[in-house]
Amino acid sequence: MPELPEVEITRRGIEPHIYNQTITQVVIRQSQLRWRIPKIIESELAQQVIQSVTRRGKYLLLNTARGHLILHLGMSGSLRIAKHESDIRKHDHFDLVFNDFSLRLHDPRRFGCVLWTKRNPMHHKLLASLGPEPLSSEFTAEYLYHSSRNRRVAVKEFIMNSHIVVGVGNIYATEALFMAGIHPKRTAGNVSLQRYIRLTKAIKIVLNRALECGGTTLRDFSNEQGQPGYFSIELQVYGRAGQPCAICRNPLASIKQSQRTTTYCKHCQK
DNA sequence: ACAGTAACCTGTTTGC
DNA sequence: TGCAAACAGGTTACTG
Repeated sequence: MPELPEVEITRRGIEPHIYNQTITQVVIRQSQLRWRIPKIIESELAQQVIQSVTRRGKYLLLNTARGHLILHLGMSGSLRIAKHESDIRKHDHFDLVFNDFSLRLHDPRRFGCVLWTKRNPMHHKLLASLGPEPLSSEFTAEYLYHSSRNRRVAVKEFIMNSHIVVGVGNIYATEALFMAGIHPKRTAGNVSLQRYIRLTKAIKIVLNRALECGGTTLRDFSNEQGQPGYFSIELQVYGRAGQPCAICRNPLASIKQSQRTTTYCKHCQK
């Protein structure tokens, strides 16, 4: 999926188009995503004005006076601003129709979701227990250090856990561990504060740089105009198994951790 | 509370 | 060339 940078790029892209705009219609073409899209939004959202577009982790929130639409892009989702006359492509599952365009959700794998709550969305079951935002001041080495004591999972799985910290997916976890020189299989509970200082810095640097590049596009991701992000050309290890390490030139190794590929340098990451 | 695994989907790439 | 298996940006639900 879209990890945090891609979701934030999407948020920034759609906000100026839909802010203060009135939804004229809701179109559900395929309701069966990760969870069924609630049909009630067809009536609830009609004539509602978008008051703000916010983000929590990888969730996008479209806020109206009547309630909050919670969107997640899953592994393959993207949102775009589509002209009314533009063709509906396969996997265009959902539209919010405005006067001059539609906000259109495209998601081939359907791991994304579109949910609705009338209450404070931060209290929604899926959002209530999320960890801190990685680019916020709450996300510190001390926080990671303390919350990892007695945890036996590998440090890579630990930082990919959204209840620990949101927004860090497979690409950026892989890249940040390389930047920090930390072996991805090291037990989270045995990582020193010094190492977590390096890791928190690396996570912030990698995410901020990806944001500057418009995100990472491997195949599916595109911004609200349908354009890719360019951080992929700066990836140091992700997708580069067998290629020489940028630092020591030894070939990069590849392993599986919780069914996810991890690429790393045996020499530079300890 | 924690750890490990299966599950939800389709499309593309890889291997025989 | 054809077919099957493996793999892909995520995260919840379930089991022990």
